[in-house]
Amino acid sequence: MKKKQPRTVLEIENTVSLFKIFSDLTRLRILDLLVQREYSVLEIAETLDASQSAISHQLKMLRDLNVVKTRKDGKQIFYSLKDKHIKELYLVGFEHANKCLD
Amino acid sequence: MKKKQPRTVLEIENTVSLFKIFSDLTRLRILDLLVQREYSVLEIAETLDASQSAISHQLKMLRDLNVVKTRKDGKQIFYSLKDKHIKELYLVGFEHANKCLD
DNA sequence: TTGACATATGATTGTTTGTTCATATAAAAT
DNA sequence: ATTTTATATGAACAAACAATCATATGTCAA
Repeated sequence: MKKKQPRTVLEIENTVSLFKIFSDLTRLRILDLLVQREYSVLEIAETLDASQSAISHQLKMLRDLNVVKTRKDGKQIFYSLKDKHIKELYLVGFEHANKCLD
Repeated sequence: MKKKQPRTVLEIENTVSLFKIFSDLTRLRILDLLVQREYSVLEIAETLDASQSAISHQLKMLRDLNVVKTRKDGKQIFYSLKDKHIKELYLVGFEHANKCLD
């Protein structure tokens, strides 16, 4: 059976929230790293040549949005993707943006 | 053969641009309509209970971004999706946002 | 227990972005 | 020709957002 057609405003709002996660370069570069493996905050900051604070703020947002999870190891905190939905959508978007370039 | 791994910043920037299209409720509601059929500006404005100006501004943006195309019929201008990439990504995002709700 | 290191966070600031308001353009109708 | 209808657009304003700066918290090492 096919899915029902009429999409509600609430469902569209959910969708907006999801897409918003991907709509900032710093966040997407972070996710691009986390797609491969877990990273500590400083590793991310150094790799992206960004400040520790900026990365930490974005990671907090991603954490609040339930996108990443953390693992503590001594002084360091390692971030990784919480599930594969984010990875899948990112990769689909990436393909569309680059393979299907206008 | 599998795709190459190292994604460039430029490619990620492209991806951000694409996701940004979907990161506003008004725009996504417009796209949600256009996924079904073509609409005139006033039809969209009335359906979404938004001002003609607001819709027109968003449509201009979508047009500049090469997402929608127009057809003129007398006084009216009908908007529709330019290709199915946008539709596909929207639907994938919608599924992820709502089926896979945290 | 002091100092160094890793991360978090509140406040401020600058930019981006979406809406409104006013007006312009253009086509149809009267 | 003038009015009405449909759409577009520039300017101004407000809200959202991301980076920075300063500082706080917490952990390990000496």
